[in-house]
Amino acid sequence: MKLKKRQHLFRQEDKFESLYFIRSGCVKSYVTNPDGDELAVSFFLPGEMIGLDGLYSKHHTSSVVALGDTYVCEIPYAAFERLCSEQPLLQKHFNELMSRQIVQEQEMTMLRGQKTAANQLMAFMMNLSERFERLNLSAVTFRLPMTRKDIAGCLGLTIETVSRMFTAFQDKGLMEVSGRDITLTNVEGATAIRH
Amino acid sequence: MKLKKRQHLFRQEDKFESLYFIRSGCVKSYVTNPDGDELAVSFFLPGEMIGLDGLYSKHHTSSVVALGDTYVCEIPYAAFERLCSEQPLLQKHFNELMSRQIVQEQEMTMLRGQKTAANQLMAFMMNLSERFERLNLSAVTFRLPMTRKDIAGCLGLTIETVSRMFTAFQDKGLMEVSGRDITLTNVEGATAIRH
DNA sequence: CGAGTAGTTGAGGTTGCTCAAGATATGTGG
DNA sequence: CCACATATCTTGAGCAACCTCAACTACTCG
Repeated sequence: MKLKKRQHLFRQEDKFESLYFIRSGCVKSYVTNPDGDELAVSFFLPGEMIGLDGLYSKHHTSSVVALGDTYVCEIPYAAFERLCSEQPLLQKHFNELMSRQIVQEQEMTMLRGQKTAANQLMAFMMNLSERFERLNLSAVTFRLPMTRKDIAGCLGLTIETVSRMFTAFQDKGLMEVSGRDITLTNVEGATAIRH
Repeated sequence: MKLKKRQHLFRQEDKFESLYFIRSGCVKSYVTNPDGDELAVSFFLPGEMIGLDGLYSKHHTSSVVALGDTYVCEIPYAAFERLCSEQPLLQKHFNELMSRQIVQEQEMTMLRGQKTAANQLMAFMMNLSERFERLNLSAVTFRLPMTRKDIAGCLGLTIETVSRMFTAFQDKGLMEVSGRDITLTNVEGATAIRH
């Protein structure tokens, strides 16, 4: 199943029918309040599962949209549930995957709990770096899948502040920043900034 | 199993062995960074499950402490897992409970994503009110189980700001505040503040 | 009743937001 | 492949919200 850039996988309030597993690319999930502004953005990379929020209330509580061309694997939930009941090991893995999701949400909460904008953004970058490493990609050189606006939304900052922090990091020699291309040049220094 | 005020249920890095279900009282979970300051606080009321974060990594990623005298039900995970594999319906409920946990985390993230301190605190209070209502308690008159410090930690604010916002809400006639005793006197007005 | 914890209030400083303008990147139709 | 339109990003100046530090008051619990 292929998603083009800006294409939605599902929207808030859609009926829950399937889970999705990202194979390549990147998506963001976001929640809008009645006024229509985006709150609470988060990102999903390959190997991560989406749609777990719908299990409880039978409809999705967030919208998910592709940030670039993305391949996802659809897993119809009814069938999956049946399969799980026959395969205890599969069920066990699924439980762990849900738990991982909870831990990951907690980690994002920790990012946002940092004191200054610099701390938040640095923690965000380190988190991304670790997730790229887990995918056997470079942890020091990568291209951001998301816009400054998305990052700002995720951290509760403004685009301008995010932009300024990136320039500040570059001036301090912590990373090379050219648009969305990032190279971490001083990981120790960066880790020190993180908190 | 009874917990006294300030008693820990488990601490970050403890080995994961059981899930816990709150029967009465209230606990908070918190994560500390290497420097020892609390980041990312959240609260659990009766009917809510704790410890789901440990499933994935086999050890807890947060600490949990009682805010007042609290009764919890311990559920040894190994036995529970066996029981689930025999009882598909129990398994189904468990999946939904985990999903609910994910949704609840998302809701907390939305609180923190609000623009101003007043918005955040009001959203926090409305969230609490809804959770009390679900427990068949009054949604308009209740006693806060947590200190101002805990609230501040949860929202990423300072104690002083939380205190000032409470006085502001009282001055605007939105609620009566006397220490931890709260009465919502103008729910419409409050909802308008929320975003 | 007294010690410690929790909460309130005030004054002043800093961070990050708002508004605005310009620069760069991305995408589209000819 | 280029030219134009649009989206994204950067930088600056001024301002508001929130934090810090400090003093004081009100609970709570032994």
